[in-house]
Amino acid sequence: MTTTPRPRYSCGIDAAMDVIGGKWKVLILWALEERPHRFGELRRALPGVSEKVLASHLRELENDRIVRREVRESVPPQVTYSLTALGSSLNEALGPLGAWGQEHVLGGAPHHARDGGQPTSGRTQRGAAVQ
Amino acid sequence: MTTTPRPRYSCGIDAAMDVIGGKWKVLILWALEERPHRFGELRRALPGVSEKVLASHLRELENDRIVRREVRESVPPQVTYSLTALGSSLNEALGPLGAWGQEHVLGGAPHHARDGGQPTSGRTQRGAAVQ
DNA sequence: GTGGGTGGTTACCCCGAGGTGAGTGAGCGG
DNA sequence: CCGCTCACTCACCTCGGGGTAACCACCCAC
Repeated sequence: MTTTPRPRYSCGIDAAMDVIGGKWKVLILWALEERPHRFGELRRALPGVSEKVLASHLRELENDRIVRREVRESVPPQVTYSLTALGSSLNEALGPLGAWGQEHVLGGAPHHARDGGQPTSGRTQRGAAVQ
Repeated sequence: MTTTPRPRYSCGIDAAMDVIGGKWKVLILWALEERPHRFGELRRALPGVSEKVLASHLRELENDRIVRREVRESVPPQVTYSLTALGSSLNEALGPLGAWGQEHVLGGAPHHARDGGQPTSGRTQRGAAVQ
């Protein structure tokens, strides 16, 4: 996706799905919605993600102008990721979908439209983790 | 997904993504939003989809109570697929995401919030179709 | 009898997303 | 000196989603 020219989409959802299509992308968006995170923080915030995939997802999101990458050239290099305005708008657009999933799949009670249920710590990964 | 017990989701979006995660699911939803379709109609409406995948996606959506499957026991059996109320609500929840993709990825002018741009006939498939 | 359309199922294969583990290079605590 | 942290990159492997094609039973038109 990073280097591939975008295929012709049939609709906006297709296009959006390409942006958030990665396994961890929405989780990344959520974490960054809370506050900016450093790489290692993100890794710890998303138990089960591998560094390779986290890095590549972040690169893709950066290319898509969803996240901002700031490097501080200190001696242990500090890299901070944060949401751009575009990223925030994407997160907002995801709100109804999250609420839908929360309500109709999880059967939970949605408090706001925005939160689909905060990322539960200690999540069981789909097929990932230790395996 | 059909038989697998749902994994523990970390949020509603994850759950929703599992429902619409198939390559053609949103396109199916769109086609059915217009009007109910028969199997062969759907196949023709989604150029590039294989029968196997179309059938499995429909089964999954049926299991998720997104689509309704009605069989008429006539001599060439007629099977009609239509959206349930749950399916319509999912489609609505997808509206903002479609609008976002339309606006920010495709750079198009969104006419309504709902339509992210109707499925353009003669679409170039991602890697599918004749290839 | 042959071909096409109805709505599928089954077996087989391929590719890419994603997981694993190792390497990197400088600093710093023990 | 050892090893941990930071933020990655690279090579390798696995697994499953999706594509291809054959097959099914039944009927109609040619």
